[in-house]
Amino acid sequence: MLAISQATDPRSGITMSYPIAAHMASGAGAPNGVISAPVLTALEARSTTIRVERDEEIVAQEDLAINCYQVVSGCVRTVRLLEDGRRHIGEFLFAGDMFGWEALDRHDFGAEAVTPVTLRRYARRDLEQLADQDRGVARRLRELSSCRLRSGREHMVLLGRKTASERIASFLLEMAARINPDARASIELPMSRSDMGDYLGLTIETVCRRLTRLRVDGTIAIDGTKIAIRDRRALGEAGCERVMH
Amino acid sequence: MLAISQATDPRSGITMSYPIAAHMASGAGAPNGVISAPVLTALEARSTTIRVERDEEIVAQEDLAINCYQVVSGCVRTVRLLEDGRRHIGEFLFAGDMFGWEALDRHDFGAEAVTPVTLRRYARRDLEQLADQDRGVARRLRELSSCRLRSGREHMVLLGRKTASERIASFLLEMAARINPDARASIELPMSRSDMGDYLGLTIETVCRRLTRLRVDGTIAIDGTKIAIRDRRALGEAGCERVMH
DNA sequence: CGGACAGTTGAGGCCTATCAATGGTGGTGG
DNA sequence: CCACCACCATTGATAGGCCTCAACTGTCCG
Repeated sequence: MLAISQATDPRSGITMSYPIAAHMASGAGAPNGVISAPVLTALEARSTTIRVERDEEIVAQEDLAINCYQVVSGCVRTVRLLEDGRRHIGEFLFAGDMFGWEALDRHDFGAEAVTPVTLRRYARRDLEQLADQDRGVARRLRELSSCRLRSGREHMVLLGRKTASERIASFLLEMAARINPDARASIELPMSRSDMGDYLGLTIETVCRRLTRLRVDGTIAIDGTKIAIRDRRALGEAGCERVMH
Repeated sequence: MLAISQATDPRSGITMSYPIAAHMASGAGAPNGVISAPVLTALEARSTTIRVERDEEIVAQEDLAINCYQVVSGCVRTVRLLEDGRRHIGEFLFAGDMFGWEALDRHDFGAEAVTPVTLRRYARRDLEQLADQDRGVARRLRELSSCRLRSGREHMVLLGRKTASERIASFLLEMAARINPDARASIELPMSRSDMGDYLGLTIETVCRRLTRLRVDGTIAIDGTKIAIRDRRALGEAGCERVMH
């Protein structure tokens, strides 16, 4: 197993693992990756770190898919706009998440910074080449695909069959799990109500109303952008969460 | 490029390509695959052809993901059931489509036969092994993942932001493109109204009403399970379809 | 201080779900 | 052969959930 290189972000001071290296060497059910360090190092050498301000575009919908990205810090949303202005948000991405590598010739969704964001940019062909050279990387990419497909399907069930209350509850649990797996702590939601609505297939007003409902019920506590889960059990039931065997 | 082996289904008499071979050797933007014929042949040798009757289960939700499948003929639906009986259909799969290979340890959706179905069953580990041995196969799998992710996202926009009319219109165009790309011909929809509803996040009644609306408007013609698209332009506009550049 | 903007809350309307009834079709058994 | 049943599709009536429009608050910032 490759040792994960560490680095410290000069801005945030947060210590983090090197992007691709971290992804390729770790992973939940990752098969023991036989990844050659030199190859990874070469990829990292050809990558660029970029900074994107809040609400700025990272890739435009329909852009030629030359590059892919990994979030180093901050939060990113993937966005699809319909002709008449309706908006849908595909995913929220956080530190460690990658996007754009799974595109065909063009990016089907745009990507924008929800907060100020630091990104690492790679040429997709470099990543492809790496996958060709190293079966461990190829496996990890397959596994990443599977994860994205799975969470995408989960979200489809939410959009297709869940009520507003259930969507909000599921969303809060999802964010809690991703932002701060520590059950006790309150989470800082980086996105606006509008973003939440466009992710959940709801309007801002409905998002607000359901949140206040949960608040008055004592299930959550709201303080500006911070939300604390007071009754995780109630939230789980409200969200129709499945128990995995 | 590997020549695609041909075979004739003893039941339907339809000539078709060998499953995996076809997938691995073809594909829209497929990089010129360097796939060794012997490896593919070995995989095919270890596969099984099975027959499943209408409405029978192929894989159960939460099943251990030992096998994956390719549809040889017929139509398959992937299904997720919520505790209270609400149902969501993830995808409809037709001849040539594969499913189950992208699972993690368990299948997150079940799979059922919409029509009587012929399937080819492969051990996932065999396919994984093939991908490890042959970078062309690995590439093709990545490409397949990308396609599934893309169509999944498209469907999320439908579920999150489109009206009932738009969903029906999009659905008809999608099915027309998959079942019979020939614009003129009428298409035979293999699935029930209930299936359509659970795929589109609607009820049977709404599906019916929107279909009859399209019929009286002269946009489509309905004859039992057969539907003919009379005005493709109107359907495209009704469905909010994007024009790809 | 005023404007812009996100968030919240209220009032009312529309779209879709729900409940219900009918028609059509295929399968079954008398 | 036909009565009967089960099931799917369709259509109607009604209800309810979410959207739309609108007003108000609080905060940030020039």
